[in-house]
Order: sequence, then structure tokens, then C-alpha cells
Amino acid sequence: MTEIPKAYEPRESEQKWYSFWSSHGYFKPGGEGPKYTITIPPPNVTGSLHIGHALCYSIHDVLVRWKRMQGFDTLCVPGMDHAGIATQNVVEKQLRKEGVSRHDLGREKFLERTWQFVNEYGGVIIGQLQKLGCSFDWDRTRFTLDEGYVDAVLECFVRWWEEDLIYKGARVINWCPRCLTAISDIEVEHEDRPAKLYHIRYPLKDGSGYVVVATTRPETMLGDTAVAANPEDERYKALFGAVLTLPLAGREIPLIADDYARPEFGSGAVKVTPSHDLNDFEAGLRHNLPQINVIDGSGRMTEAAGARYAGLDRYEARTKVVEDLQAQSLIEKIEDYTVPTALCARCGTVIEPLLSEQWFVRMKELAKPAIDAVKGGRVKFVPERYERTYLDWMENIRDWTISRQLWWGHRIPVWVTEDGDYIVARDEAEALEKAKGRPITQDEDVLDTWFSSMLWPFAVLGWPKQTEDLEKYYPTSVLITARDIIYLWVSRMIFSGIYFNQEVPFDDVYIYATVLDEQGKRMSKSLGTGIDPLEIIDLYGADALRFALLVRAARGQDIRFSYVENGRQKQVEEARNFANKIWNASRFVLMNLGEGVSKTEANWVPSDRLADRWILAELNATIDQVTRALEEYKLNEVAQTLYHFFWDDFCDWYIELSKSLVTSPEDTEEARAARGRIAYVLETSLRLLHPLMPYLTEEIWQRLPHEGESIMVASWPAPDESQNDEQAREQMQTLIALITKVRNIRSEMNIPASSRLSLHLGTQDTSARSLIDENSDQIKRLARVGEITVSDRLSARKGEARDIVYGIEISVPLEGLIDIGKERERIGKELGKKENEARGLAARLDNDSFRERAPQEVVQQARQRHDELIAEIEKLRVTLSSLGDE
RNA sequence: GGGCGGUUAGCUCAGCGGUAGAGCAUCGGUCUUACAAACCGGGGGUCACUGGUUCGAGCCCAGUACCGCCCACCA
Repeated sequence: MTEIPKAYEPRESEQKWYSFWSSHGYFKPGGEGPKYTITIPPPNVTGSLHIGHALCYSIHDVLVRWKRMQGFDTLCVPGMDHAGIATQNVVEKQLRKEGVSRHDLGREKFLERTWQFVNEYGGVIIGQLQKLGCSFDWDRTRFTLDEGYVDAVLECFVRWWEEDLIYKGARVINWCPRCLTAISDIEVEHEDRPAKLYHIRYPLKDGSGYVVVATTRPETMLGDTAVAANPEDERYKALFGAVLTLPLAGREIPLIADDYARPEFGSGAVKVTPSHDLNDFEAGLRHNLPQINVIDGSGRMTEAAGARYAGLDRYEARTKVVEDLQAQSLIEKIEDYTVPTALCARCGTVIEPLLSEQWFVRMKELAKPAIDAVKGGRVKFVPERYERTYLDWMENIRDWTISRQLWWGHRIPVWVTEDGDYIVARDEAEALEKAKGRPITQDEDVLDTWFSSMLWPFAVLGWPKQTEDLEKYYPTSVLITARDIIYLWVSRMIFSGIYFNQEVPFDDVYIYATVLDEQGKRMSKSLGTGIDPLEIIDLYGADALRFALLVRAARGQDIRFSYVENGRQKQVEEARNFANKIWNASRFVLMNLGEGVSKTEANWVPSDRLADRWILAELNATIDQVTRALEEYKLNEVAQTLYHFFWDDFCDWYIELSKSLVTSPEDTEEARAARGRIAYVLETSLRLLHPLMPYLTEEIWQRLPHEGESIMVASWPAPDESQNDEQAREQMQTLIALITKVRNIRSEMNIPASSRLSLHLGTQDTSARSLIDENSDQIKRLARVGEITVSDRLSARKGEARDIVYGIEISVPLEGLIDIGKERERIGKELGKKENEARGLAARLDNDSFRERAPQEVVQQARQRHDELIAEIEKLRVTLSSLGDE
């Protein structure tokens, strides 16, 4: 017999099997069945694995392994995202440490440097995913900036330009003065911050008084080109058209009527700064107002702000403007105020709304079919509630700012001629040709990262080329992602997928849980609250980490995960213990199987034994339940069901009930059959567990009699209705209850495990009698009793502990061991429980409406249970009173 | 300002119409020939609050309170 270590040692096993799988090509597609495709959310090249990723990709791997075992032609495409701003920021930070800026290097050199960084550090996460056990097709790994991907982005840009879905325009956009680029609306975060509300007097030119405006940003007044009040506002009706003198600047500006001014706010008059506020910008367009930029891209005041302020930082300027106004008694009051402040999602800098020329995608037209696709059920969100989230966003969508003033990314394929014509082309040669000899220069900007990642599900399959992969594997089956990128990414994949392929990019969108720390806050590396998955894998194994996460992955519910105590991660420890349990149960089976057992010998030999019929029925129910739960993305249910089946049913009962047969030293046919059955149940369980715990299950499976090269490509168990056996389940329930009661008596009476007791049972029920007869050896073993006698009913005797379960009377003679006080207490407690339950049932049964309105089945059940209880109570009372006689 | 989640045993969470479950922790016992990372047994919950629907409600409806997310151009 081969030596098997007492505890599962993940490290060696993981390495061994991952390279085994890889070298056998199991990660590649190839099943006989229909296709099943997933393209993973490409992690940022700058990233390293955190717990959220571990969850995300574990879910991917579970689904992919499961479908592969079911025989689907299964493909999971991995890859990485070039992550424009994020990556550029990281590289710039490195440069800063060296004392240089990207401008010192110049564009070419900077890009070289960034590629160098990407080649060196990027892909760290890929290696980490492999450690996790992910069975993705690494040969198909893609990068959103690789050669073919560039073609996809060009194709998209050119076609949208030709369809007039892309335009350039001057707009007030969100500008990050630190990243020095425009960012889209969704890349802005809002945070309430304490601030001041300044009430400023704007004098009327004719000297007849002033109008008070309120603002949180006094420095922008230098760019005011009007003051607006609501047309319905009685206070201003007579003044519309009047001219005001803008303080400090001395410019003359009109008082205009526009209903975006809210009469109830402050004085009802609002300053209008078209260059630095989106509302004001739009009001400016309505009234043909001039636009004056007083703040530049780095957050400093421009020349247009006046010589006194030019060059000042926007906050310094604010202080100075307020001082100057105060000096002229033009500040009416300053109040404390809370303002929703816009911040750059990348770096946290306060956003500056800035008037600038940018490229936009016209969204209305693109959104329409993407809305219909979801409404029509062609894309299904799981959990369903996110459908609403998506639709609300899409139905109120605004045009998308796609140009970024960065260097790292897809350069915008637009060239400008000297006379200002835009030429959109796939490359410079084509642009030159189109320019017909006019000199041209390429637009400096790059595209928003999401402009490229929105093409992911089809670009990774080869689009815009009509490749075999695209033909075969698109659309994909499911997208598994986090909820915070529903707008940024999911929505955009849907509308671009439909636009370019006339088909939705995926059937389902599964939004997985957010992993939180013990405070219920989002885990974040930067806040130091992150846990390194590799550390956990090192300590407990990849399977344990996967299981710990998956068992908590209820659809869409957040997971709180950093319960660490004395350097131990309790949640993973629990999963590791389960892995070890599986290991040891397998060890038991293997130790008894003997050498050279063939697959056929380890098969299910039909049996009339209760335990056999029962475990087969339970196994079958488990297969059914687990498969169903997988179909519904209820991964926690999958994990919990398997945990319960394996530990409670298989280990605690089936193995124990089969032990004497299985370990029998004689090599009888009966014993061999029993060994075959136990191996069969184990092998089937391993296949069910494999998607969750790939390494452990492979390690054991390879040692068991099996067919095929790897559990990875073994078949997924199918439920078999003929194996349902209600009778076996009921009888087993009785047997378990009986054994538990005897153990209970032992424990409460402090009977040492070593002392063999006798057991008297009383029942008139013939089926209960035969249940006891047929399983008397098991009862003796598991309840640790020597002799069992069965009679019609038991009469009270002295020195015995009594109980009753499912109508079977139990008596354990204790001779001198009994403690009457304890026994009285124990029976009293039992009696109390039963009386309580009986009372509740009686109350329901007495209720006319219950008997009339509740389903007959429920009433019937209640009545039966009630009658059973009454009989049991009766007998316990007799016992109790006989104790009282002592 | 709108929308969405959550509130169940000391902790982390399942359960979502038939009268409460798991793991950990805790208490007592056990080296019972796979496993002390284990085994056996016990204790512990007015299922946030208030109303309502129902024969029956953690479970459905309405509202309240805290906690957490998302969206929003309120100067």
C-alpha cells in the first residue's frame, strides 16, 4: 500500500498539476458540445492580485471548469488592459523619483519607457491567476494595446466617424489639473465637503444699487459674462436687460432672464461663467454670451483674469478675490456651506470644469438598441436589480468625452490640415493621401481607455477580421464583473457589440460581490486594508482560498473578508479544514481499496443495504441541486451543498456505517462490493467538487481508480431520477435520530466512551423493528453499545435512562452509574420541548380557519406530528413519575 | 435630492410564506483502527423597530431608524 501523508500539502500538488493540465492542453477549447465562451475582465497592467480579483477569477474558473466537464466547447480568453491614466500615472511617478518629468523625456521616449514598464511588471497578475488555478487559454492572451487590437480601435473610430457618431466640439468638460487631461463624467467622484458660500454685490452700472449673487467659487467671477435670474422672479422683472459692472474686472455684463436660475436660492440671481461651469456654459449658448477662460489646465489664473491675479493658483486667487471684494465692501456675507465636490477618480484632485475642445461620441443613437437588448431580455443581469441600474443610466445618457490629453493609449487617428480640415484615417499614409498634398499633423490626444476595452469581447476573438474564433465563439456566454463598471464598461460593450456585430456581446452579466474589510469598507491596497491573496495561497492553498470566497458568493451580496485573528485567517482556515477532511476521507478509502483496483471494481454494485440506498439518494439529490445552483450562479449554494453532503452525509454517516464492511480483513465479495461503492461515491463527489477545488480533487482522483487522463476532462455527473429513494431517506433519519439519542444519554450521564452499555428498545412498529434488526451492528458501533434487545414495549425499571424517538422507546440500563437527579432533569427537558411543540400544533389544529384554508397536506402533517408527540409525551411522563418513586 | 442594498446566535453569514440554520467562538466529553485542521454531545436567537396582508411572516406590503453603496449641473 502506498504511503499517504496525514494532511493535505497543497504547495507541491498545485505546481505539479497546473503544469500537467497546461502541458496536456486542457485549457484550450475543444469539447464536442455547443460553445461556451467567457472573456475575462482584463486587469490593469499596473495591478497585482487582490482579494476581489481572486473572487472574480475563481468564479470564472468554476464556471469554465464545470462547462468543460459538461462537454461544452469551452473557451476562456484572458488578457490585460493598458489602463491609460492609471499606467501613465505610475510611470510618471517613477520618473518623478528620478527627478524627470515626461516632458523632459518627450513623447517617444516616454512611450518607450512605459512599454518597458509594461513588459517588466505587467502580467504579474497573469502569473497570479495561474497560481489561483485558472484554466484560461493563455495562448490567446490579449492586451488592449497589442497589434491586432490597434486595428480594432481604428476600425471602430473610423466607422463611427463616417457614421457621424464621433465629433469634435468645445465643451465644458471635467479637467483634472493634476493628470492634465479631460476625463469623462463617470470618472468623476463626488464628495460633500465643507466650504463657504459667498454673497457678492454686483453694482448696477447706473449706480441705482446692486444685485447680490451667491457663489462657492468667487475666483471664477473674473470670467463672468452675465448674471441670470428666473423670468418669473418678480424681484428682477423690471431689471432684465440692465447692465451690471463686474467688480474687480470692471467689465459690463447684462442681467438676463433664464429659468435655470432658481428663485428660492440665495437672492435668486446667479452669476454666469460659461467657461467654468457646465450649466453656465449652456446658458451662455442660449444667450450668446462670450466665454472667458480665467483658469488654465494646471489650475492657475490666466491673463484674462487680469494682471493682478494671473498666474495665481485657483485657491490663492480665491483668497485674494475675496479680500479685494471685502476691501470694496462688496461682500454681503459669507456662510458655511457644504458643496458636493467633484474629484478625479484616479488621483482625488478637485476637478476643474474647463471649456475645451474635445472629441465626443454621440450617444443617443448608440444607446437605443442597447436599451432594447436589455429590455427584450437578450442580455440578462444577475442579480436582476442591476438591469434597472443599467437602464437608468442608458436612458439618461450624455455624450461621451473620449479624448484624453495623455500619451499612453491609442492615439486618435485624426490629422488636421493647415486649413483646419479633419482627416480620419487608419494610418499616416492613408491620411496623406486623403490630404491631397496638404501638410497635416496628427491630433496629439489619445483615446479613453474604455474606448478600447469596450471592444474586448470581439476584439480578442480577432475582430475586425472575420476570424474563425469570432465566427465560432462570439457572442460570449457570460460576463462576470464588478458593479462599479456597469457604466464604464458593460454598457459600452453592449452598444458597441450590437453596433459592430449585430449581436449582444454576452447573454448574461453576472455582477459578483464586492469584497469588504472588517469595517465594511471597500478593500483597498492604497488604504492598506487589502489582503494579498498570494500570501493566503501560500499559507492555506489555492483551493482553500477559492472555497472560502465561493462559499460566501451569494448572488451579488457583499463579502466581508478580513477576519484575521492571531495571524490566522479564520474564514480560509475553515475551508482548509474542509480540504483536509476531503483528503482524509479519501485516505481512508484508498487505504482500504488495496493495490491495483480497476475502475470497474470501484463501481456502484447495487445493494439493498439501507446506508447504500440512502447515500445514493443523497448523492443524487446533491448532483441535482449543485447543477441547478450553478446554472443560477448561486455559487454559495454550490459550495454549501457539497460541504454538507461530503462532511455530514458521506464522512460522518456513510463512512462510519460502512466501516466494518470496508475494513474487513477478509476479501469477500461483499467487502469488495462495499469498497467499490465507497470509492464510487468518493469519485463522484470529487468530480462535483473539482470546479471549486481543482488541485486537491485532481491529486486524489489520480490515486483512485479512474477513467481518463484528468478529472479536469472527466464528465460532470448527471442526476438520475431512479436513484431517488424517499423510504431510505426516512429510515435513515430514524436511524440517525436513534443513535444520536443514545449518544446524548451517554454524554449527559457522563458515561465513558470505553464502557459498553446495553440497549433496550421498545416498538410495536414492524418496519421500525426490522430497521433496528438489520442495522444492529451499526447501532452498536456508532452508539458504542454491547447488546441490543427489542421488545413490544418497555416497562419501567430501576437504574435506567429513558428516552423516546420516532415512537421507539429507548432504555439504557446504567446500574450504579445513574444519577437520578440528572436523569430527571434530562427527561424533564425533553418533555418540555415536546410539550411545547405539541401545544403549538394543538393550537393550530384547533383553529377552524387553519383546518379549512391551509393545504390538506399541511394539516395532515401537523395532525400526525401532534399525535406522535402526544404518545411520546405520555410515555415520558410515566418514566418521569417512576423516577419520582425512587 | 433621487435610487439600490443591508440589519437573523458572541463573530462571519445562509435561509425569503408552514413556526429558525451553518462555520467559527464557547461549555462538557473523547487518541472510537481516515482525519485533534478530528470525533461525540450541550448551551446560545422576542430574525432592527412600528403597523398591515394571511389560517400562518425573518420571509409579502407600507412606514421608521441606523449602516453601506450608486446616481445628480442645485449657484
